[in-house]
Amino acid sequence: MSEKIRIYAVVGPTASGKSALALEIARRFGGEIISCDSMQIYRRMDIGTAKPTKEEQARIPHHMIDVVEPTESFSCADYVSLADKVIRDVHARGKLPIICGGTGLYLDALLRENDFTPSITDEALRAELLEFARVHGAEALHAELEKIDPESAAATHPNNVKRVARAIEIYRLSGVTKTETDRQSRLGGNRFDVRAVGLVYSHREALYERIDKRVDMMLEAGLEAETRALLAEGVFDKNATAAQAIGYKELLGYIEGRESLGESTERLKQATRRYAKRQLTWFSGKDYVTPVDVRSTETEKTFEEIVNIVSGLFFY
RNA sequence: GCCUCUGUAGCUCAGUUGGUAGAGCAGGGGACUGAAAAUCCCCGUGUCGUUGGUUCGAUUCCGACCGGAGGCA
Repeated sequence: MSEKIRIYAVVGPTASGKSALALEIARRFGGEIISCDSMQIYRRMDIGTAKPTKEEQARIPHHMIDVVEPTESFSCADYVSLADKVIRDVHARGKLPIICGGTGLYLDALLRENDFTPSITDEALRAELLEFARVHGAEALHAELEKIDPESAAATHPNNVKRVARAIEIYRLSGVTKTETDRQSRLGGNRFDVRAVGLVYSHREALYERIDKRVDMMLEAGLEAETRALLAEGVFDKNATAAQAIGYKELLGYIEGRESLGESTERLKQATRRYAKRQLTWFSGKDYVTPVDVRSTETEKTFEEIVNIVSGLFFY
């Protein structure tokens, strides 16, 4: 086993300025960007996911964007196997792999070296378990998990039906409990030698202002038309993962005449703010991430300052 | 100018037959191992508009004042 590949990562909440930062770092130091975003994966979802523009993608190579159709299913596991190949390729060509994105789970999974879990998912079984919960109640499903994996059951709230179902699914398909599966995967080290910075806004309001502004810009850029196009494709019919993307499902209320554009816009902004908060929580708990406070109550760092700080953290 | 209603959490409001108050929303905190932009859990102190009075005690009753809404002129 040779030495681990050094990779760099810029993470943070939505609208925090990750993309511009990663782009500049890549430009200065000869890098290529590997997106770590569960929604930019999908083609034709450009405006709503704040995908890098064609010009930006022309300046610096971007990867893990436009990988699948919005109606296709895509999982964290798919991301890891594809991104792993890309990173090795970028490295082999003498460029720096720079991860940029806000999907914490994907990044965690990518960085974890050993994943003993065989490929185990079963859509039909999932649907069956969810149906069971719907008919007999969340508590009943949780009781099932209690029987096979008490530790996992204790760690998962009964109302979190998705997680309870997933834990049962793992056991039914592999014969190994989720608790044991997770324990195994934790034994491994890191797949890469990562240096990561996490953009944070200790002055939360400033981030919220950026979010509001960006949503307005998305609407001006044609978010409604993009949503209508996805609707026409049938993305919202079969509960595709892509249909969960913030931006489109909120606008559906307006498009289908259930509420005004103003109401939809307000809900969209709110959903984005809440998402940003969840991202901040996720990354604040990761020891591999070095936080960089872009905007505290007292001071706001300029883009130049941030670039310099991050350059220092990455390449001293 | 007069009359009526009204002023309680960031917002909309409830409430206390006088013992300093609670819902929804907003917001905050957290969890997260192959659906994750998803899913789930926890969190309610605020000069009860200001100021006098009555009272052991006032956000609650009374007066004045200030702000808001409506009505009559």
